[in-house]
Amino acid sequence: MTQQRHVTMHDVARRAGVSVKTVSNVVNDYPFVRDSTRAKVLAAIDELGYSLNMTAKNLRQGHSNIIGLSIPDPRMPYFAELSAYVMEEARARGKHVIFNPSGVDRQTELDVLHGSFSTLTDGLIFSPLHLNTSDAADIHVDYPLVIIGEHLRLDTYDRVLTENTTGFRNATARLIELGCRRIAIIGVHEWEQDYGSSPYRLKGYRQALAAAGLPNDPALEIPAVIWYQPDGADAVARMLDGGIRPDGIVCMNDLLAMGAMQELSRRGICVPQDVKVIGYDDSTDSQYLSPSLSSVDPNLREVARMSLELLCDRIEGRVPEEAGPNGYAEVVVPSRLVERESSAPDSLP
Amino acid sequence: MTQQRHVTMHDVARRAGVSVKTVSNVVNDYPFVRDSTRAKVLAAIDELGYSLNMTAKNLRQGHSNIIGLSIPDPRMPYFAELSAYVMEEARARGKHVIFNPSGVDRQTELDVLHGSFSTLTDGLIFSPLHLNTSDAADIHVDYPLVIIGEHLRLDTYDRVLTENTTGFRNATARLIELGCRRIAIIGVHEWEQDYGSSPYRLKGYRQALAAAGLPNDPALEIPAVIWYQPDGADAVARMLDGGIRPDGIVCMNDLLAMGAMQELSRRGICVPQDVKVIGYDDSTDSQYLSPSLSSVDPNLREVARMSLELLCDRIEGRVPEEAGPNGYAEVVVPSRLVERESSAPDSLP
DNA sequence: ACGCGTCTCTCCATCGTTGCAGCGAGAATC
DNA sequence: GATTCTCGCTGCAACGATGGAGAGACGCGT
Repeated sequence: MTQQRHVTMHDVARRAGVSVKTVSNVVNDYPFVRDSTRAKVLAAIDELGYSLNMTAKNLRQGHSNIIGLSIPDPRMPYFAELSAYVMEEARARGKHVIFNPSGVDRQTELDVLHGSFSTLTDGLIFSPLHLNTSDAADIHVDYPLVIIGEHLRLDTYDRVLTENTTGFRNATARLIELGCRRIAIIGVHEWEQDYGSSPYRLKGYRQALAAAGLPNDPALEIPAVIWYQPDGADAVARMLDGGIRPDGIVCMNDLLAMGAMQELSRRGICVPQDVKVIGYDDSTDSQYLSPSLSSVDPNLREVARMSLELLCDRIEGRVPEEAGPNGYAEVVVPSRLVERESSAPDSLP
Repeated sequence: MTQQRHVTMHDVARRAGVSVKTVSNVVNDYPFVRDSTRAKVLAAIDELGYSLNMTAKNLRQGHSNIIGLSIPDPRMPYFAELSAYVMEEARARGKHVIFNPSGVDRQTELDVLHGSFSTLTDGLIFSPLHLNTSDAADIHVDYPLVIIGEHLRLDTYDRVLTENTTGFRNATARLIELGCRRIAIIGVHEWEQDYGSSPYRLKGYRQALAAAGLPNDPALEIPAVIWYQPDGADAVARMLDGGIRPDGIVCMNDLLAMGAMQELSRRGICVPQDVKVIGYDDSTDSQYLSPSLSSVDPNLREVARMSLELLCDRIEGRVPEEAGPNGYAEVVVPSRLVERESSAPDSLP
């Protein structure tokens, strides 16, 4: 394996008998290049197998057309879908995406924000999990940044939020409408007060209960620290073992709901006859579970689109039209309840 | 929004009263810097909020510590998991990962390989879907490249394969052992002969039938062009509508299996009593389906680890120890059948 | 013939960093 | 006391590209 030195514009220029700048002009489609010259240059490029060194170009131009995307875990369907949409949208705008999973811990998230990683990109779309509003003092960022989610409610950056409270109010209200009277909620984070999506979803749940005049029973608010399938199964097990027997369950995400439904099924409890279940995320899986899972669709495609739009505005030096009086945007993307078998109405007896 | 010029080493140097090179030395932990000098520099860095410009560093050093990862679709659990592992492994080696979804079409995959994207990275881990061995002539790449999967069987690059044939032979053999006699396989690509994972999996299936002396019925080999859930549901529908009634089904991936099981359930066919089902990928979902899905675990963690190991060897100019006589490695990662409810043995009558 | 504008191309500086050569000062060696 | 060695630091060139200034050629109107 010989040490292969890279072909540069200089080599192409010499081969084609023109200046380096002319090669650059051809590569960048500068219009005032004679056709014959262009042809010579293109031929030389082809013969030498030249390709443009992006690193050099980025350094010279001061930007890279790369945007950073930092999410906790690409294995969670929510984030997998979000990143797929972000990449699609970025491609449409001619930008690359560089990924940085941050899910490990708080320090990793701070590193993503403040490390020299950011000098590689034009801006960052950031969906934090461990950092929260109380960390505001530690967060100083001098590049375009769009924050997704409720963890960091800083009004000095643009943010895109999903309709957590409304989404859960609607889901809970629908269960009530279907006749449920003891509705549990799984995924509560007791230590979070005004950040993270958990309290906002809990708030929607409580609002719906209150609106229907139902009592608010703390025993039905089931904690789950993280939101993977086993945590949902655990939560249901704890709940049932504690003698609590709800007739409806809203889960903070679909993975919790999957785990919950499995545990219910293991105990011979039928969904939706004995308990109706609604999840959150409307992940692709939800329609292929058995029973298929009703879920709140947060509209991630729109979340991705908005995030990119805000970010590109900042990168190009514009103030987004969505910006409020403080100069920063807070966009809330509407969600929508998708009803499937897990919350099907009882058939008439 | 004022135009914010970036703080450079030059600024730090002036502030600290040292040369630019000394700042560089401090930043790069060069040992021969007096403690007092180091302290001055660090203080200046802190005060000015300096951070190292990676683009410049990469240009100067000729490498970036970024590896490219190109997969068809991050929404498929297989690729979501693979990329999660690749990123984990990369982080452990101090490298960043830049993502490039290629799933759209053949041309996009060629662009990934030959576009100037590659000048941003030190090497590429590539899992093609549309390109295949017959495209060999169009593929000339002069940077470190590791190919995952069976589509591109080029012996001029390092490759990591999963144990497709063996995996499917074992899965099928297990169904036979459990008493199945008419076993369907879903996901056949009729146009693929010696590339893509489909024919290799089909081969394993046929081997198992042959070994058991069972006939090979082409009607049981059900095509599915792409491998998402609806395609699995479709395949089952077509099969049953065609009057074919198997007692076992092996699916080329878990998504197909999910769709298949849903369609079976819709038609009142019980898994595993009436039909036993086995998938491929052992995605996290599979254990939370109802019934939980037996699946072949391709060991993606090991696929990711090997890919990175091979790639890093090439980047650092070593020949991998796995390399064969032709100088390139072809590593096959063993898979393992994970049995769950969907292929549970019949209980005694 | 002359000035002027347009087209085509070249040259030089520059982006922010690091490799390399080298220079004093002091310590260690003979 | 002369020589080597190590330490701590500096300055310059270079990585590969692009922006901008401007030079020469050509065509056009007068």
